[in-house]
Amino acid sequence: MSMSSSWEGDAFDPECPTRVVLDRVGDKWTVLIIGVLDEGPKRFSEIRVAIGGITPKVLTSTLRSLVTDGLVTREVFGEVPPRVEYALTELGRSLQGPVAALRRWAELNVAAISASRDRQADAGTLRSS
Amino acid sequence: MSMSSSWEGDAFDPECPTRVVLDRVGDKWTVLIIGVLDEGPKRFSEIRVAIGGITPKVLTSTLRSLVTDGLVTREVFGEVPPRVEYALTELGRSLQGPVAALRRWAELNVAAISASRDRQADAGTLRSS
DNA sequence: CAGTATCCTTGAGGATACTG
DNA sequence: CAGTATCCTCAAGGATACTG
Repeated sequence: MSMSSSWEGDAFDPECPTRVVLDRVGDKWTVLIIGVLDEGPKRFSEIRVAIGGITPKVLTSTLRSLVTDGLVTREVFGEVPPRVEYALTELGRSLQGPVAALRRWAELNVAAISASRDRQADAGTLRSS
Repeated sequence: MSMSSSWEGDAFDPECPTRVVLDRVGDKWTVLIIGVLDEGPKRFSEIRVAIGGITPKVLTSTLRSLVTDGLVTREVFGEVPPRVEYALTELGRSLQGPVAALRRWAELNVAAISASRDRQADAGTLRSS
């Protein structure tokens, strides 16, 4: 079907699958994995150490989802020891911009947010005096 | 401390609070709420209907988090019936760009992703023949 | 190396009903 | 109108150990 790529979703429609896409993209690890793969194809372990704090089980399942969604490819090389490489598809690369912006924003504003949280915590504490 | 706003996080450091920020931003409703509030201050119910599919309890808690993080303000007007308005702070507005890009990406690519998922499902089915 | 296999906890989020 | 109050579930994700 040549028309399939022209359809657009509406994130504000509860029935629209765009919500699901947003959920996947916004999950705990996707942003990081996409970021790592932007450097080029990477092996399972490379991704693992680059990210840090992710267990193999979770990395596997997240990677699987990304492959299912067509954002990442998985290529197995028939070697010993085994070698598997993950790489961004074109669709995955197109997500790179938005996701990098988000990551960047988080890095730039983490201090302001932490400060705000601390302030709120203080306010809560002070209410008792 | 005048230096506090110049500190930058590193999303790839497991110890960095940037991870937490990313989690909050990437949660199921934040992207939508920020989007609605971009149009200007909104009342609780306005946000509710604009988004659709969110229960009052969840909206309340998400809004609270956004206020705590300094992304949104909550203003109560001493009226009857009660009136409460939520609005983006400057920090919240600065998140608008990245978040809109992400929402836009999701809307544009939801079709491609759905197609990829269906294809994978087919492949799984066909394996048994 | 690249995963699997288990077990388990936690809390996000939903359903529903009620209130100042 | 703008929330609270309860109850509930379900699955994401973590800890740990094992394998082709």
